[in-house]
Amino acid sequence: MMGITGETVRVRFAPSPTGHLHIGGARTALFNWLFARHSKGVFILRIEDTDRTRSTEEYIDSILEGLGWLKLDWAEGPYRQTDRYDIYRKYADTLLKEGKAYHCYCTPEELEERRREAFSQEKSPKYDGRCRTLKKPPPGRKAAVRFRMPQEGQVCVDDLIKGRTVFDNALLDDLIILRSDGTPTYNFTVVVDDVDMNITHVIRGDDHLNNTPKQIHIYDALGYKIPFFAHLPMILGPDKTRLSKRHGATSVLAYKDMGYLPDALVNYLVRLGWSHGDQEIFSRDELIEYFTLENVGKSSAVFNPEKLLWLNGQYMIKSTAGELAQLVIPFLMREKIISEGDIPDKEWLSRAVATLKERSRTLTELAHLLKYYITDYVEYENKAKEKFLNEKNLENLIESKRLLEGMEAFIAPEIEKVFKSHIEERNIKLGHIAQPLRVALTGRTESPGIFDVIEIIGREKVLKRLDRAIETIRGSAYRSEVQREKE
RNA sequence: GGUCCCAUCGUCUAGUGGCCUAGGACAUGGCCCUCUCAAGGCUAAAACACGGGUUCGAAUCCCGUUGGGACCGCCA
Repeated sequence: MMGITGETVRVRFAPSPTGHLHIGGARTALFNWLFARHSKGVFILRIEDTDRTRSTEEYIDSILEGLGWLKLDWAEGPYRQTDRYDIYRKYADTLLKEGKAYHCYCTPEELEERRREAFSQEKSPKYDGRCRTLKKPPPGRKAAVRFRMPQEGQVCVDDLIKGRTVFDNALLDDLIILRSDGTPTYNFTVVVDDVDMNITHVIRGDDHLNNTPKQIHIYDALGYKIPFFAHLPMILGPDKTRLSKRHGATSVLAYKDMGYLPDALVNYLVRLGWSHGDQEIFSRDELIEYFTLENVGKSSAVFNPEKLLWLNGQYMIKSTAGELAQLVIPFLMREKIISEGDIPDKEWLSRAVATLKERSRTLTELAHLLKYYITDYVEYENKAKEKFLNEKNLENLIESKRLLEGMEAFIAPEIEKVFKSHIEERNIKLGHIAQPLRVALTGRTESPGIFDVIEIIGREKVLKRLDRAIETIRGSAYRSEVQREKE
């Protein structure tokens, strides 16, 4: 399919590697990716690493890894702006030659001083243009190159999301396009690259909306057609300021480590600012099919970890036990529940996971629950032990053990049959038997259905755990006996 | 200080002048299911920031007010 102009849609995600891929960046990437996929266009990755002091290789790797984890693949790139200095210089030279840019000899210190001055007088900190008309360079200074902004008239930004916004040219700054060391700056490189890479739609955060009029003038000066712009609203923290590290985990890979599923994160992120009627859960294909910029909202959205957790739980339920069993292994190792040389049987693990996946909202939670199926030594939760592993339930547990010992097939339906007829005979409720048993086997008062638990833990371990529970009761009974005698 | 953006339940949102007594989802409370916990089902409470217009009719269009946010770098 073609874009509105009839050409193939080309969009880009252009992160600067000065940090990990964060939630906001990931959503920008996602919307670009979705837009490209929806319109059968091309998604390009470009690394904006012109800030040499803050950009690192580690961050580039981390961003790539984050995008890979979210399965946002790119058709071109990653391009690197630091590989493209020649191109920017060439364009800058042209502008200089045509008088559309000029040398500026003010030092960063001087500019900083003037800016502070302007702020303290509550005036606009705009560059005063003193080098605009300079006849000859002052001696002993290195020049930066500034873009000559038009000083009168207006520019319109026709934004696909925000609509039309009009800016007065008089308020626009003569921005620096080449630093005094000859390296290019952001507002210049974006335009040159977007032109050079034939970007048709610039989809980015609305923190760039104010940059757009300046960039439009650079397009004009370069003699190029301006692309479509779509400025996405910001993602906010609970205090309604732009989401940042102080709001907690913002790195995409941190969510991976916390046991979130990439599809769930993607689904959550897309619903921040975009909707399709009342639908909450979307497959990738549905997203691609339904996604349009018209349905992107104008207002910023507060990031809500609770809803993400819920969504992740939904994706856990939707995943197959086999998939989850595979995914949970690294978490089991990290939590020291298993070791590298002792990975549980895949089929067994899948059965165990099947009983737990609707009880865990993340892979981390799943790993923790899996612990009582795997471990050799169950830890009793204090309250659970007090309430159920006591003399009152001693006979009860001995009875359960007897029942289980006599069992031929150690599978849930058989176990259930035996226990059900047992409680019928005695005219007691299942809970009466199940709860002490549950604590004896898992150490806690909540778990999947008791018959499944018994089957999965398996005959040998079940009987051992029952023995230990019985011993525990007897032991503490003995202890309290001794205690009484002492008194 | 200047410029710009934004405004529906606590949060994400539906809503494109009459289908709105404002719908869905998360979170919260209650009930059902039930061996516990989940999951699931039902249910309750919860919002059109305010003020003016326009119109037969406004959450929806216009203006203003208020509130919030972003940007104003030889950062991106």
